[in-house]
Amino acid sequence: MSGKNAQGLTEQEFLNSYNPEKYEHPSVTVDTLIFTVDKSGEDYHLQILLVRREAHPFLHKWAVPGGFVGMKESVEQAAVRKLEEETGLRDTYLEQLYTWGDVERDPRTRIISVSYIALIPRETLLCAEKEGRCPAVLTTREGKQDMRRAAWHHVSIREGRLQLQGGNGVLDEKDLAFDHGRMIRLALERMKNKVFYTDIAFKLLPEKFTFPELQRLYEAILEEKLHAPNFRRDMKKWVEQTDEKCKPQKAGKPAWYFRRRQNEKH
Amino acid sequence: MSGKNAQGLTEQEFLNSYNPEKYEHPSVTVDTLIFTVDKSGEDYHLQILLVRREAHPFLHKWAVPGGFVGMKESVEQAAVRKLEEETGLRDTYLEQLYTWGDVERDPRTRIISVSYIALIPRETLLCAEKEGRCPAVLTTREGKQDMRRAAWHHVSIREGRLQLQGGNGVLDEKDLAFDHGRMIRLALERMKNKVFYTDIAFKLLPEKFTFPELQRLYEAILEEKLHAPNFRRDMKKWVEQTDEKCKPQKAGKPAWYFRRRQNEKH
DNA sequence: GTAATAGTGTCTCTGAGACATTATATA
DNA sequence: TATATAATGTCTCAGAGACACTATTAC
Repeated sequence: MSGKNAQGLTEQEFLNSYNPEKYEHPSVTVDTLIFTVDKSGEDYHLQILLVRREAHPFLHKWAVPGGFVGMKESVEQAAVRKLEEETGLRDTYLEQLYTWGDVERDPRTRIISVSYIALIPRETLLCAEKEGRCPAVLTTREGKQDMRRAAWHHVSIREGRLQLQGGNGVLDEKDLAFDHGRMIRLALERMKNKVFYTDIAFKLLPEKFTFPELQRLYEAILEEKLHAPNFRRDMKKWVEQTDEKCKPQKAGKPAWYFRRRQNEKH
Repeated sequence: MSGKNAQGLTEQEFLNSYNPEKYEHPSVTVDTLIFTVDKSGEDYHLQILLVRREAHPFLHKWAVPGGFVGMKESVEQAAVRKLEEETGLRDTYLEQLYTWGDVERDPRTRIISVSYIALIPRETLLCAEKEGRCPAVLTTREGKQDMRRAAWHHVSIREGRLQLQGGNGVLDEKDLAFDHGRMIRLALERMKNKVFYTDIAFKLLPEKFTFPELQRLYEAILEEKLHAPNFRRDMKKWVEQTDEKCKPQKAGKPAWYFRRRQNEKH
């Protein structure tokens, strides 16, 4: 392709003459919805990492961690970078969610945001935290009000409304900055839809896991109870048994550890 | 919320001091994949509107119609605007597909593209064309090579490869500009996945349609044949019969017209 | 032993897939 | 009447959902 265009320029001449500064551009950010699973308690719960804003606009409201996309990084690389800044982790599962482009979504200036979902096993976060690589710590001192910048919040939909529960009590959509409430609701919706026909649930578990663990995770994502025998039957396509058992916490039969199947049967 | 932030500014003071021109920004475009359905011939075929590039880069290659997002329009509004420029139509079905953010995807400068899928019934396009509102005409003189800027192309996946067929013969992915081949493949994939659990197929049909029409459309989207009795049984949930019949083209029993059900049963 | 949790066997009923048949138009 | 296309009836089999049951640990 060394043809000339309508103005009689070659490709190189054209590239040199092209001036991207002629037009005013919007800013582009990434917002990364970082999820993990809380395994304390009888039932599991999804948790999302939120940061308290210490600047206008939406001063003191909570937001999904995000930042500007640099000129020399892809949008996805920017999401990976933000994720590492917040959690100290690379190589985690990351999926593009949606791009938010309303003119007035940020009162400062025109900002378009590409949102991503990140899924991290709790064990991975605890490990990073122990090594001091994770700024957003999981362990909270009971009773003491949580004044940290970044904090994990239980997230659920109660009677159609978004509900967030962190160290500072219960929040809802109006306590969130920008359009981040809609973002979180869309992410939860997406995960519910995808959990049965993709392997996203496994991105929240360590390599080895028991069937009860897996089922409770599905129940946390779907926000409904499942029938254990049918769940096992259906999941047998996706997982294979190892030769290890776990130690029961209280009493009861120890569960076998399973792992994700390599050669995707079915 | 009239608190002061870390620098002791109110929200209004902060907004005034905020200067978005400090950083260099990427450009943001929309690319709109405009689909319709070709009903000539025994089987139906999906068609996509492509434009021939008359400028560098990718001079003379084909591309999905797109353009810059203005500062005073939402990203979705920009997609609607581009769609109207190409087809003369508003109020058509539009769905965000994916945001493409690789640094090198455009050799000129950093451009992030938000892609959309638009679905338009052929009858709507023909109507707009008859009234002279549609720049991208559908009717082609047989035999004559097609030198128009915008042209419709049959689109399919043959042995895993994208294949496009327009007035100028057969194209494949390497005849397309930028990452538009990947875009089109993702769009076809998405439509195949969504056709059975959403109502996207109906966005390509007029208000009234026959069962054979509907089935051929599904077959065009899925690129596989379906079993007529089972297809009717399954679709009865979505459609309701009218009291009109169509006139058979050649011979045979006339088909009933159906319409989309209002109160979504199931 | 009892309590508690993990895991299995199997019955029923719905729904998908395939085939045979009936219905209604044109030529 | 022959032919072409539209539409239906129904058989079979696989899989989802529910239930009762067995298994293995701690105490």
